[in-house]
Amino acid sequence: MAAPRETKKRTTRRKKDPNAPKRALSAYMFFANENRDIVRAENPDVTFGQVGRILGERWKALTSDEKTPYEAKAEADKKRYESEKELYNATRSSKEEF
DNA sequence: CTGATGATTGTTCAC
DNA sequence: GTGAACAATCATCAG
Repeated sequence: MAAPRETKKRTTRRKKDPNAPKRALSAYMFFANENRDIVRAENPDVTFGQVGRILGERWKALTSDEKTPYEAKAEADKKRYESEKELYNATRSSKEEF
């Protein structure tokens, strides 16, 4: 046990880095992007209490194959973050902030 | 090298 | 504007 999935205290995290190279999105983020309108379309009655929950269930309901398209995006998104990281490395290494 | 950590990402819903 | 479940992430740092 090292990183207990504590589903709490999140959002608006504080930034400790100069240009904070915000990570990258997550497969779930991409998946949710597609599910948000799909799941909700099939469950127009359910609200976050249900949809949000069902969403996660469906997410896993899929298989690595179904997640593949989402993971693929997550992977690409990571590269996006890479760009930040790069500048982040430059700025943070720089004494002067330009 | 390895392990542990933290920070972040996006959705929906409501007040 | 925020938080909260839902999930992934995964880069970074440190000794």
